[in-house]
Amino acid sequence: MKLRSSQFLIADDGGIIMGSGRLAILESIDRTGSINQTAKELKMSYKSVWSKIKSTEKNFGKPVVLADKITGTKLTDEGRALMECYRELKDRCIRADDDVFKDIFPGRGEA
Amino acid sequence: MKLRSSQFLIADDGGIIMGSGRLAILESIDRTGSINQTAKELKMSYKSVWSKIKSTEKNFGKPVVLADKITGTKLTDEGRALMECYRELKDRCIRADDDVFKDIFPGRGEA
DNA sequence: TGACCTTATGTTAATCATAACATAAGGTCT
DNA sequence: AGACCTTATGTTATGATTAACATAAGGTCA
Repeated sequence: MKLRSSQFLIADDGGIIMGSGRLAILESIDRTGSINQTAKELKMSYKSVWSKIKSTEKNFGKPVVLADKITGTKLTDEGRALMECYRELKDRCIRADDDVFKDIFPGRGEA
Repeated sequence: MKLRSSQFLIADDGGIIMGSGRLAILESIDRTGSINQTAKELKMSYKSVWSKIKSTEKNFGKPVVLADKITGTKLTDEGRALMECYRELKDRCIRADDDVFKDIFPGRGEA
């Protein structure tokens, strides 16, 4: 038995700003500089990736990527800051939750 | 912007043992003594509730409810222990995650 | 010019999760 | 006997999410 926890950054109206999937997208874009490459890497359709980015931008209120037909796509400063903050948030939450889990369910076993 | 986090107890094979939905089911059964009443209370179909209980029992490896056609349904001792442990786990994880969120995103505002 | 990249968007198809319906066995109460 | 509870399960719709397909504009390179 183990713990699986997930964290989402949510806008005031309930829309998703960041989750683990969108983190993976931003990280891939940062690496590849292309939405197309990101879609292939994450085995998603171009449209899925693009729609999630647009959703994040809408809920976040600021652009997170700069998309250019010639030079490709890169993160904005605010997009990079959002990515890094969420990554740290997620890491620390997972560690904290795991500590709680070990405290309540010691020895990994039964209830 | 706010944080929404969720916690699941997962069996070794990946099956779900507990989540917030199943916690609500066990709590309602404990209160009402009936799967039928629970289904109405949670606005779910009887089958949905029943299937989730069976799934939990399968993944947990032990029965969590005692169902009787005459006297209704009540929690087993192990079911009650699981419910209470998960409730405490979830509460503490949410508090811990919220502390992390406030630390990384102070002042509630922008990135 | 034509094949191949990129972003961008709409439309349609397929898939998956859930809801709804049906039925059965068992029992109580009027 | 009939109406109403309960658990239990299978089958069938319905709905929602996602995948797939199509198209367009813009540019590069051979």
